[in-house]
Amino acid sequence: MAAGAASPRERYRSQVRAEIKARAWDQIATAGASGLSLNAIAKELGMSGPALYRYFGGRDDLITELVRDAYRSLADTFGAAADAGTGLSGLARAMRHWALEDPQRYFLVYGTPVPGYRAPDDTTATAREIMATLLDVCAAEDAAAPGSAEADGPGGAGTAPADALEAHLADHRDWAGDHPAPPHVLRRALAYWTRLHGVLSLELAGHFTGMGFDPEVLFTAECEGLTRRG
Amino acid sequence: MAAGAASPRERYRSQVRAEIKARAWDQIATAGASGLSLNAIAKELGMSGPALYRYFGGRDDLITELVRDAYRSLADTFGAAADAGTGLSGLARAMRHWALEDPQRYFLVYGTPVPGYRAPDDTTATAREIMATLLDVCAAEDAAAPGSAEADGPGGAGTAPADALEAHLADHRDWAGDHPAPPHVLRRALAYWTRLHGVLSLELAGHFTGMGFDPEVLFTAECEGLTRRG
DNA sequence: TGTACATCAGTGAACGCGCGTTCACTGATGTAC
DNA sequence: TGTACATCAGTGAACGCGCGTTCACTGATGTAC
Repeated sequence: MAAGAASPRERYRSQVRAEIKARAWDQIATAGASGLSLNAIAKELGMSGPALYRYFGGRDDLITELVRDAYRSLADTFGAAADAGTGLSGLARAMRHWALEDPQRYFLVYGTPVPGYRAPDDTTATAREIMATLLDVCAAEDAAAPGSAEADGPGGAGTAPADALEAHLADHRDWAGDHPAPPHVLRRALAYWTRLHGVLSLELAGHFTGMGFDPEVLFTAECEGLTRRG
Repeated sequence: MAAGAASPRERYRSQVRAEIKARAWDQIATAGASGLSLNAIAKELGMSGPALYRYFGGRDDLITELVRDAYRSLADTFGAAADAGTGLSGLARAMRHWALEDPQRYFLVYGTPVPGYRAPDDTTATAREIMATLLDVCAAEDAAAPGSAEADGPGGAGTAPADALEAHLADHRDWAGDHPAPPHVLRRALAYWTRLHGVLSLELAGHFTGMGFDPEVLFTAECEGLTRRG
């Protein structure tokens, strides 16, 4: 039970598992998630078909684990960016870099859902972790330079909802867990999140190619619009 | 050559073609685009496999035509909304309705691109038509209530770029065709476009389910943020 | 140190499946005289 | 109006393919005495 002391066999196992996953990612990058084939992976690894069943329950299990890893990797990237103290724009740059690094990994998480497939349950926890990080950074930035105090009533610290959305969010904050962020911070976090995905998903899907402008300029402008007064 | 005078055979042909496409859409809605099967469609239509080759060159041709139709349908929806004179928010509502009506149709156009597949060339023309409509409405709205004149220099009508993005767009406006919109209108159109997709794509992919709030409230708030001062 | 046994990675053959696509053919529908 | 011919929708059999997955088995690696 000595945790961490992996037997040689265990070492080997996890090594092969990693290699299988690496090949799976290659394949997803080449042919998309729907083109992932166990046999093809096995062939590329020099082993033959059924061997993979020693390492994964089957095709679905493998995909599920890739999805899990993708979520985890984004959460870690976000966490590191938050720790770096580069603020919201740091988060945005990290996310953009993460997405461009491997578009198909982005799409595996945020792309077209396969009607039958359901993501593993623990990914929702990771998704919430990501939102929590975003909320933290939003709250910190807001504390440093309190913004959006535009339409506040005489309520003081700006915790009163300023419009319909903020009012709605004040009443529906399940996703924020027990985060104490005031409505306008909730709002900013959500807006940041969706705008970021708006530019990224269109860019990665190639809908800006041939339009002439640089998506990155649009991306940073959209982000700045929410940091310096949104 | 008498245009419009379709022979009975031609009538029948286009009727069957339409039925095939309808079944194809059903199948896409159920199993996604990658799960579309010619044989399955034929079976559902009560005819057997190879018969479909009388109507389409093959699976790829069929998908291509579905993509074309999806683009066309969005362009028409946009055009109608613009003609209705309900402004930018009318466009947004139309788009949202179009997307919710058949999420898989939305994803066929804006979802995860299949690495190998390339959309038919004429869809780019339709895409430009959509952007043109958006630009028209943006320009009209701007003319009615000139906004975003925030950081304008003494240049008068607000045609000078106000920031890095507007400057960049002023120099890279291929996508706008010969539309005379000033930079800040180009900017607003693009931002509107990406924000709209940001909320929609996340919502349709199910990333808001379980978060507690109503995506529609977020959607309309994001849109309003760009009409009443952005 | 050496032997007996258990664990487990990997193989190869086989199963059934559904796919896209081709081909030669039948039979009905339309056209020309 | 009737006959001869062309057009064309749809069939059924067949092709080859790659897929996920199962099963019984071999052979190497580790463990226990």
